[in-house]
Amino acid sequence: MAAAKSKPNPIPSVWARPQREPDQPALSRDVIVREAIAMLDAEGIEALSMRKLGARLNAGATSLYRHVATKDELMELALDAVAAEIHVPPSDSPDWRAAVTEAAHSFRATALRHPWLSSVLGQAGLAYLGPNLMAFSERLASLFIAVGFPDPSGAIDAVLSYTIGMSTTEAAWLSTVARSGETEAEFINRLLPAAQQAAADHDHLADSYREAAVRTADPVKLRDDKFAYALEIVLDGLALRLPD
Amino acid sequence: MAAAKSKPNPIPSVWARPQREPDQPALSRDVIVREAIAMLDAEGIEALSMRKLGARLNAGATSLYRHVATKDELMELALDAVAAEIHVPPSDSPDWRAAVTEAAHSFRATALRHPWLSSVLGQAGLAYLGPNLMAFSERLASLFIAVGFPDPSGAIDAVLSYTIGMSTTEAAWLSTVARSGETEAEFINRLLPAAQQAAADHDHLADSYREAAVRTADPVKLRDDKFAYALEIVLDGLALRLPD
DNA sequence: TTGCGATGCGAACACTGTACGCACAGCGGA
DNA sequence: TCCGCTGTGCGTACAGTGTTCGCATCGCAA
Repeated sequence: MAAAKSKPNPIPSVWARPQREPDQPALSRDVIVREAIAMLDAEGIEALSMRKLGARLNAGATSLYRHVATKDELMELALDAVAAEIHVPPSDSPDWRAAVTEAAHSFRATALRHPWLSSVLGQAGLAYLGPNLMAFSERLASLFIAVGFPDPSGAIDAVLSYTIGMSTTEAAWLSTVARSGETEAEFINRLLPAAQQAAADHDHLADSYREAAVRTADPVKLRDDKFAYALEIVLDGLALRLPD
Repeated sequence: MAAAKSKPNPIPSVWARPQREPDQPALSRDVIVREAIAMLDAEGIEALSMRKLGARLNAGATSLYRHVATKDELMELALDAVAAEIHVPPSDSPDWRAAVTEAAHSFRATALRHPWLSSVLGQAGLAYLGPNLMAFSERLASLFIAVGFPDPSGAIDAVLSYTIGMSTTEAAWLSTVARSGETEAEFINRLLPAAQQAAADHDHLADSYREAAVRTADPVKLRDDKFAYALEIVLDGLALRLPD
């Protein structure tokens, strides 16, 4: 007889009243954002609805609106919360290439851990900066300034845009793979025949697909290597801009 | 008495029957996609609904499903249709830097002309390639191969990812500006005070905002220059990989 | 003329984000 | 002890969404 948590209770009796058992540590902006992120990670961006999120918190959907103005705002909060996971080495790092490389890899890792992030970035962009995104930008800026680039913002544009572009493309790919319910290798093998046929009269594309067909063994490492390799290209371009 | 286009007509009389005036060249996948793109360009991605699109075509919402399996598929078709606008110079271009630069600028211009594109890219990615996207990839590949890069796919990754990252970020920014109903300069000036206050204890960010406050005169040119500058960095990195 | 496959569409379903207003908890002051 | 106030939860409702289903109607082939 312990239950009867939140059923509608038309009987005006004090004894039947729900008594509001504090099963959750109450509702707050923080737990809402945290649980939203958990849901986004687990089920993807289109699976998140205010009602489902409320249910997960043992609350009604509209209760969330006491702590969050709108769903878009919630997404911005989630974006900023996740931005805290990106690690940027301190500006006095001895090896600037290693430092920038680590920052880029950390960004990518975060984007792949939360593939919905690329969708949010595509819509909201980096216009409204939350505290964590600001801190990220600041650390990145101080790193590039400390290195001594003559035009730090241009340098940041190059490496950050490359990182964003590569990461969001990968994240979108991983999302489609996840929606299929297969492993990445399975998904590739199922898609390759169609892709090869579609690329029949595109010589170079057909070549690259043929090549890809061979290396389906470890797609994760392949993506890692691709990212690292092209990042080196960008860093080489940066190095040329460095004085002396 | 010419009107009475598509009102419900309960009278079972031959003379009152609508007669199906062919005001539109009928419904077809092509006109649906074309009109969807027009709507996306004019009112943004969240303003497009199947019902509104149907209404624009003097058709019911559900009629569209005879030509398009789902809204997601429609978005993929729109993405591919728009990809046809990207211009990639022929592979026998004398100046490879100029050729790649033109391709990148054309990509960016297309992305900025259709800002919803960045949202679609963030969700669908480049996984399922339509014919136009395939042709784009093929032309890009043949260009890089003709130049003689030892690892063309790595080179493509570098410049294309940079271009995608920069363009989608800009497009997202332009979308937020458009939603505000203001010009870009107005929007910046309205936002700057808040941004500067929020960046109070981030020295380098505060600096860059102070700098930005001065140059609100021609934001378009400023973005153009930023894109071109960081692209040069990437191209410099590429040039190092070129034999002899 | 008959039949058939393709096309349009109204109604309906299961959802969505969110506004509104009521119910109640805790609390500071009378 | 009672009052009112403020902050929180939530049931209901509204306008809208993507999509399915089955029926009506069309042009065309037999």
